[in-house]
Amino acid sequence: MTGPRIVRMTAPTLRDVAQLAGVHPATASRALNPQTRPLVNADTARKVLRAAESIGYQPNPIARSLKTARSSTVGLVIPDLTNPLFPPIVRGIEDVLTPAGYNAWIVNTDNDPDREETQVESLRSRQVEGLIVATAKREHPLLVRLHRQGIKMVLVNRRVDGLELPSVTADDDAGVALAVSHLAALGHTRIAHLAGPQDTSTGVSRARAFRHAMHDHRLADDPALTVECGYWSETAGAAALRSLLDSGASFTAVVAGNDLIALGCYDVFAERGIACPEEMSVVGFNEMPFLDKMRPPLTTVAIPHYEIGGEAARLLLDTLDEPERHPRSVLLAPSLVVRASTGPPRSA
Amino acid sequence: MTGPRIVRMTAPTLRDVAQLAGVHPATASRALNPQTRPLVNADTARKVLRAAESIGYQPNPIARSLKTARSSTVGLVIPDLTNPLFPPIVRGIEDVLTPAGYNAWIVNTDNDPDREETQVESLRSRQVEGLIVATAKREHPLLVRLHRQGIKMVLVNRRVDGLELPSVTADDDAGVALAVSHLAALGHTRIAHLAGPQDTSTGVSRARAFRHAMHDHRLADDPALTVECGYWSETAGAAALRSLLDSGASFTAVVAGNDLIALGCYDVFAERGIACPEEMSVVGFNEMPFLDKMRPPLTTVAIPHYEIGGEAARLLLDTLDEPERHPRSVLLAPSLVVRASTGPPRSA
DNA sequence: TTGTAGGCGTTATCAC
DNA sequence: GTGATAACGCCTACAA
Repeated sequence: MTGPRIVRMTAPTLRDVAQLAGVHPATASRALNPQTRPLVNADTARKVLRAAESIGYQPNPIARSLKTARSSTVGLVIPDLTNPLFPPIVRGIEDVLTPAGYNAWIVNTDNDPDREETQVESLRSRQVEGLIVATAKREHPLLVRLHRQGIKMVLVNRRVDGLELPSVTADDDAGVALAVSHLAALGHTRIAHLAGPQDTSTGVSRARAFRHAMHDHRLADDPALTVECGYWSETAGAAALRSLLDSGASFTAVVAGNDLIALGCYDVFAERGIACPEEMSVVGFNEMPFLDKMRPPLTTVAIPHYEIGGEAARLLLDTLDEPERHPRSVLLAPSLVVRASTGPPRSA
Repeated sequence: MTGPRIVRMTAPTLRDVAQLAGVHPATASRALNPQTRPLVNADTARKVLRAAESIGYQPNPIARSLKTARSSTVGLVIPDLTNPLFPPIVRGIEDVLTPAGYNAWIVNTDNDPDREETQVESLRSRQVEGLIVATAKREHPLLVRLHRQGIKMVLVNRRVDGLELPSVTADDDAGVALAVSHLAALGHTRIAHLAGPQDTSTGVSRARAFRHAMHDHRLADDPALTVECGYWSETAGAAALRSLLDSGASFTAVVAGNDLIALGCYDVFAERGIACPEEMSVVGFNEMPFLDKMRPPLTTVAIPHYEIGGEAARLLLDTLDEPERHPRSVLLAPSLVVRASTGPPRSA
């Protein structure tokens, strides 16, 4: 027979635990925290833990944050969650942070510096212990300032000129080399590059890698065959390809700065009745989801998104643990996924 | 000539503002809070605001939360961010919450009830003021319990049996009717349905809508032509279609529970050399990104994801403002996007 | 209209 | 090893 159950509306606090265990709240606090548990008598600790268990005590992270000025939380600054590149990175980050007892706050910036500043401010006011930043531009005053202020940061996919920050990126050199080798092996000699925005390190490094790769294959690196896209987007990719075609330049293959830019090419192919890969081959970069079901399935350079996220989280945790450690950067190896958007040039 | 700048390392607090303005912290607090500002002399208020501005004072949300047991934060419970359905919904939510002064905490559950419970617990301990839940199953003990405990919630895309909660969903009836009408108009009479999981309200309502629509078109609603997929995924869709084909049933078109299930059909078409749409038409549901570039471009029922998110956020804000208000639910109108995965049956 | 005082739940620093 | 006390930054009765 069960007696009347008193149900309290507010969550149990440390005092409740202490009272139930017959100890002072300070002792209960020490017993509950693995760090300080050695300071307290083993029996007492057991008693406290049992009491906590019995009433379902959960420490209040807000009170803890207020006291410790820490939060077990890190901020994730990304341009736009709807870009399919980011969700797997986010998952990789979370899957490393969670077991380590950390949580991630995700914010979107829409590539708007003002919005970025507000969002970062809001993260800071929530006492995030560090930032994982995917929005870095080569010139990035905000990040420079944050770094000066001692904010712990890790960059993903991008880097900032002159800023020694830990970063995790794909090996762009190797990736672009794979793409160019593949096209060269198919017999292409006139290859164009639709470069990503040159205010991002990734845009620059892939463009540089493209020049080097062309040179390595003893192919003409015609400046007229490289066009910069204003954004990492389909529309920007389409616009860039249109301008290249309109310029009258002759080429039989395109190395796109990323998959979205490559997909923008598909739109232009449809507009102008260009057959891919018969008349024009395209290689993307990133291996975003569902490329295998595209028309045609897109050949692309695959990078390990999930691992990029995981590595970034690990680097940040390292930085939090050992603030003085010299910044490491991680380069992850890409691989080429050959599909049907590339083939031999028509007049090979 | 600029004098020496004193840089304080810790963020300015209310005391700093008060001191600078020459008032008591309580007065500063009242002046800073629009709610209580009328209580304080207009001149004093101005002085305080100016002081706050000058030292870049930002209230500490953690201290505020501890005091008020509120957080201006809502939790977003989704199964998996890498499902392309969710990012636009998340954006819609954020774009409504942000102007209202709220932030969103996103958590993934991976459809794992244990993980869901932990994540929700962590949200609650952070004093989130409400939850937007995209993981609802028809039977969902956790949500029932949270509702009993008075947690404010809004459901997106899904509903829970017997639980009167505000929800935002696409009008599944209308959507499926559009799909079936389209196929019927093309001349299809034997139409199959690859239903979503029947433990989700969406899976059930689309399956029911399918039966109704077939009936409305005086087409045979053969139970053998409906197969349930275990998950809303490509692999589950592929498996379901394989089993249907292997059963020897005859049909010329498929209404898929969602786009992923439809894309799973593409895999089977490739495996078995089935031409789409010549031998088999397929309609998806959701209009996820990049369907226009698929092979073949997928005909689908478009639902306004971004608006779904926005509506959900509005419903939650309403609930927070007026807790006693009767739960409303919002049904958003879908539209049909006809592409190349549907055509007349071969032997029409 | 403004100031005073107390406390939200936790932890760090003292004593004992 | 444990208890007392104060403080993190803010808000809000209550008093003046």
